[in-house]
Amino acid sequence: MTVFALIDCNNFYASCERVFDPRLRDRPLVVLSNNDGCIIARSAEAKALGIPMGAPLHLIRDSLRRHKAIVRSSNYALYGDMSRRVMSIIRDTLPRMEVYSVDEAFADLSGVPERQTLACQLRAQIEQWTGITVGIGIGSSKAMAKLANHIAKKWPENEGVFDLAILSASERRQWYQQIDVSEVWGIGRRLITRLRAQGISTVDDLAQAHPSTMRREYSVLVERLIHELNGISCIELEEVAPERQQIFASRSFGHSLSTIEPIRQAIAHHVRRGHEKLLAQKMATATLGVFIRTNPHSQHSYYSNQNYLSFTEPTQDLCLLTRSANHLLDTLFRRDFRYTKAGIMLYGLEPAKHFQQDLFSAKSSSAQAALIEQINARHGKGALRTAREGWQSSTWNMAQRRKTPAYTTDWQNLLKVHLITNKESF
DNA sequence: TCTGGGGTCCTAGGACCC
DNA sequence: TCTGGGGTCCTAGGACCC
Repeated sequence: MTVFALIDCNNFYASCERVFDPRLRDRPLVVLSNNDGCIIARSAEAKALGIPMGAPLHLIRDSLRRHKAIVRSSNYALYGDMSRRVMSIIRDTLPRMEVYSVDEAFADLSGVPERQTLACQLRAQIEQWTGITVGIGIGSSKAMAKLANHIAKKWPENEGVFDLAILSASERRQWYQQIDVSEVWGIGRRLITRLRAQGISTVDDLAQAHPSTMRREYSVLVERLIHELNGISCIELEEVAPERQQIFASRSFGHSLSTIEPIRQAIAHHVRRGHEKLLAQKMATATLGVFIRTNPHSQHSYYSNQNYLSFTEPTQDLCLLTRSANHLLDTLFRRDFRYTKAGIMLYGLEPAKHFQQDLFSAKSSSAQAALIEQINARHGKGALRTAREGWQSSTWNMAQRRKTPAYTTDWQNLLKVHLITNKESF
């Protein structure tokens, strides 16, 4: 029988902030999205105050102040590095694993003896070595492991580890009856509404529904979930991450822009970020897309548009991409709007080796790409960039007023420990 | 004043072919 | 008077995830 574990970091971003600043312990703490826009992570104390996920900062600022909550900008360099540490500890214990997201991993526990004990040890080790607390759920399918993880966290007596696969079908149903169907992996806002209308409100209601009927009424996804909840695994472990099919790079601006020049810079910047990801994955792109939009929440009239361009053959040429993006932007830009966001997309990705040309040929886009990659690897991201992008950090840059240092990935930001001598008073 | 960013998969419908 | 059926491929949009 297949057995899966889901290992999931608790309040991941908030926990990362805490590791390096013990003063934040036991206090309500929230982490903001890019541009300091809305809440994307909360400590347990912040959750207890009823601060909702995704809440816009400007709507709950008063409430945060009243409760003396700590507010932090997001620091992805820090979270990414902490994530790699956690994942490597998991991999040492459970080599058949899949990094599912920055704070979650699935692992194959099939045939592992004493899996409950092993899970408890792993959990303790992660906490001791990184300061991050995880929950571990075990089940006969990925969806079941997800639910077990929910139980592990929600019912404290389980001490962060729960095994649904070990239970009899009737014991499992007792748990399922207590849990809202919205906790099922893959059941989102829209489906909830429809399921509720049909009288399906608990996990058990869904698990007991007729699979092929539900497939007809909803989709193959719902059918698959029903099987998964009943212990029939339909979603495999992906130990090797599949090749990306598309690459995005976009940002909201620090404030709205009405002229095209700063937007050109932003687009050039996003093209370079997309290009970096493209090179890192050793891919070339067949299609470039550009989009711009105004603020959808504003009273002002809304404008959003996008345009695409396909190349005769897949390319890695940063200059070609930048030029093309510039032309696309010209087709999109309209005067008299206040733009708040722009971005680029790369589609039709293909492995670069399939059409790699002579590395030293003047016409070769891969030679240029390799050079850019080398220089930026040595001198830091963006050391070599297109002039279009500009050198000054400019008006389109995002706001990040409350960012912690990159403690673990930048020598300049290493944590300083101050020794207090007898002469100094407390 | 102020609302993130980056992905995947599925489905429906149109274009096109024989 | 009367105008098929079945298949593939592509794309846009919806829904979901973290």
